[in-house]
Amino acid sequence: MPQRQTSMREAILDAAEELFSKSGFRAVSMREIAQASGANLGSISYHFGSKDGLLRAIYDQHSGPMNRRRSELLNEAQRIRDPEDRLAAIVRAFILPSLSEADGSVGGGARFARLRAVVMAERHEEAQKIIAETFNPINLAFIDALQECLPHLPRADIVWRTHFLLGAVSYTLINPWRVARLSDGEADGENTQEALAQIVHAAVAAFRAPATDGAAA
Amino acid sequence: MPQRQTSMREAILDAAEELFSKSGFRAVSMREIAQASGANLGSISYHFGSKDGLLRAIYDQHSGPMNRRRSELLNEAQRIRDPEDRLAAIVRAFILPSLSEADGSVGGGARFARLRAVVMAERHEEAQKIIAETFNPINLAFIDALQECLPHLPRADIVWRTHFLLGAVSYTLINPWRVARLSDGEADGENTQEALAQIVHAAVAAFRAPATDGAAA
DNA sequence: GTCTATATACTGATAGAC
DNA sequence: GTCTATCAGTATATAGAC
Repeated sequence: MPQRQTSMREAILDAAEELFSKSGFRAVSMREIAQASGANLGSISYHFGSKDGLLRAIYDQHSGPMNRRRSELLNEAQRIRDPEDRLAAIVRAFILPSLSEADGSVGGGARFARLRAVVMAERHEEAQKIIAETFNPINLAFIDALQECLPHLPRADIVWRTHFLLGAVSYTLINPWRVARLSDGEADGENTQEALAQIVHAAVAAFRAPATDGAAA
Repeated sequence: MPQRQTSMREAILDAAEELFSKSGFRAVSMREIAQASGANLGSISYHFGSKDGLLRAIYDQHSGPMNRRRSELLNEAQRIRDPEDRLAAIVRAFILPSLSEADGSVGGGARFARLRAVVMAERHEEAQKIIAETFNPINLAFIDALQECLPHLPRADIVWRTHFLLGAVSYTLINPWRVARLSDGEADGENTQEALAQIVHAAVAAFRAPATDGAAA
């Protein structure tokens, strides 16, 4: 449930996140953000200094809670004894906060995840730095947890499959309509529950595959 | 081996593709393209009419040969009798032209695939239309071929897993350095052979998984 | 903190000489 | 087909009134 905006600053943050997640960073002008939030153009500079500063503020607002959430879910998952069940729980914990529509923050985790995916693809330097700093540590924690479930696998294979998992999530957030288009509407890319079930199932199967033999390709 | 440019028009196409694939569509100005290609700013408008026209010309140049290549590889793969081997060959045929560094055209298929991935993420309307028109038919042919290997799977599951496969390829093309970063250099995202082996292996395992049960998520 | 007005730079596109 | 010059539009950022 989105909470009421108490200040102009929050209204700007909310509008900017909405617009950036839809169209990317470069394509959205500060004028559009001003109009959507009801703020004045000058106010944005006053509160955030620059457009980059606004982007940084959006990350600051979300990355703490989101990574805390992922840590909690990872800890819960790691308590599961059975390695098969644990693997699925870890995968689920890894991506749930990115797909969940409501995670306590305004607009839900999916919007921020979509923003990250879109902005990452733009190769905006500032954004790449922020993302790497913020998400690498927690990603490495997940890789360690996966390695514990799959001790026979080379770490490189686990990294590759984790990378593919991130790619699948990112692609689904950026192009949800593609699933519907390729399936004639039978599958629905906008349906978070369906996406989560499909992606966890596919990823677990991929992780369970034996080590990749380079010559086999 | 890149072939020599015989005309200014080709030089512009080549420079534009290089820049778009690196930084996306919106971030690259026509002036940058002019400078990189040695052409005059006015010449770009003369040859391609507009910036959108230039993007369209890049697609026109590549999509024909690339889809022909994918059709050939798909046909070859479909001749394999054993369903297990055939599945791997189809997956390989699906993504090889996008990852291959040299496919006969200037700069290789990987550069054009990276361009598609980056531009797609920008949600440029013109580009989305072109991509859907050009790649949906061949993608549906691959899905049909996969369904033949996996007759027990609901088509929706095959579409979802194909979607994830496209996401993994796209993500790897956009962020190859992420693999090296997460693995401390042990895995190399820029190594096409390694990426191909890893992604085919993981995708085949995902396709072979039983049907996804919605309740299991 | 919020507003107007504006400085400065860059964008895609075009007209017209050569 | 290539050039220069330029138009009209938009961008971010800022200075200063209130």
